[in-house]
Amino acid sequence: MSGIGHNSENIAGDRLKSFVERIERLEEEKSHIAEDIKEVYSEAKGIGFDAKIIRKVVSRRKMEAEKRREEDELLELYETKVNSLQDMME
Amino acid sequence: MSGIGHNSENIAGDRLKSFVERIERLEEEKSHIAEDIKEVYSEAKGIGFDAKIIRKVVSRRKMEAEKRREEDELLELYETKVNSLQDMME
Amino acid sequence: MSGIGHNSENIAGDRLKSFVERIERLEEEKSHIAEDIKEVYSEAKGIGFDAKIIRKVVSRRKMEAEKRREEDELLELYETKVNSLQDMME
Amino acid sequence: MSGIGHNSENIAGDRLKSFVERIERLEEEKSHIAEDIKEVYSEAKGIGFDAKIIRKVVSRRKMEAEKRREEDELLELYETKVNSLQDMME
DNA sequence: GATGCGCTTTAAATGC
DNA sequence: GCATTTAAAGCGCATC
Repeated sequence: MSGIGHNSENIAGDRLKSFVERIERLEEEKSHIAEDIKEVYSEAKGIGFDAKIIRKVVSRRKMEAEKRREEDELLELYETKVNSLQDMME
Repeated sequence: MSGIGHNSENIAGDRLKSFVERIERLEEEKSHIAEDIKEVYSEAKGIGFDAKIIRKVVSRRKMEAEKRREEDELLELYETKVNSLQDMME
Repeated sequence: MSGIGHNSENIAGDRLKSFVERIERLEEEKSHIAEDIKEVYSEAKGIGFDAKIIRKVVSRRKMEAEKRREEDELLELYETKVNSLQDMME
Repeated sequence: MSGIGHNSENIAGDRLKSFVERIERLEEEKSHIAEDIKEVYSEAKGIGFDAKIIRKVVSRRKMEAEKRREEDELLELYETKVNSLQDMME
């Protein structure tokens, strides 16, 4: 079960295990939050809201935020190009 | 623009907004954890581990855990049956 | 190798094979189109366009189209609700 | 609104638009084929096949095809080596 | 119980 | 060649 070299041989295994466990802990937290979200939808449903509508509102707001971010990136990209052109003309 | 009934008319809207914001906060937490997980994979990769392998180990352990849970449920089911039989014989 | 019942036993297999082949043909077409898209990006790049910008423009237009569709669905959903309320009051 | 330089200033824009539209057309075709594939799966499901199984068969065949291709490439590589050796000995 | 939809995860492409 | 970003596949849930 143990012998010369045993410890060093398992260092990789130990580190692997450590990574796996850290990931598992985080995955668990993630699952827990996902459940919390479900509960919020359930609660809303319980007082008469249509989950579908809430879902749409949430996704709509998300899309708007993404679009804004996307536009900023595009603008930045254009500016980079313009600067490159200016550099070329100097 | 405002008048009798205005506040009451918006109660639904306020509650909707409240739900939406709670969900958004939770979604944000979830995203954050997802990023943390990615970082762990990156860190592992950084010291020479193949992310793909870690992924396999994690999913394998998850499957084993689920299998065990299912078997426990099955066992529990059997025990319930046995108890029912015992009750019938009393 | 053959005998009574052989043909009927393989009917399911034949149909499965048929489905698989149809899917494979379609997948092939899909891959081909994907390659065509790549070529367009390459061509654009070849005459000095930044593929990244084109990509952004394409995705931006797509998002706008989706947003419009999404809003229509939301509106429709609201209308459904209003109709339900009206039905309740009749 | 228009004047000297106007047309030339927009040539880049026109070409960009042209590329974007070509890509969008191709993307649309691709989406259409993806839908066709889904329909085949639905049809198969409709006569009692499990889509999951078909999916497995398709991916298995794909992997086999790739494997064969890789082996061919390897063989080709060997042949190249052999030819090189022969050339060296002449 | 079947069907469609959304989300998650995995695979691939591109640029640095 | 690696790391980011983007597309596709697969899965699970909610609905009807």
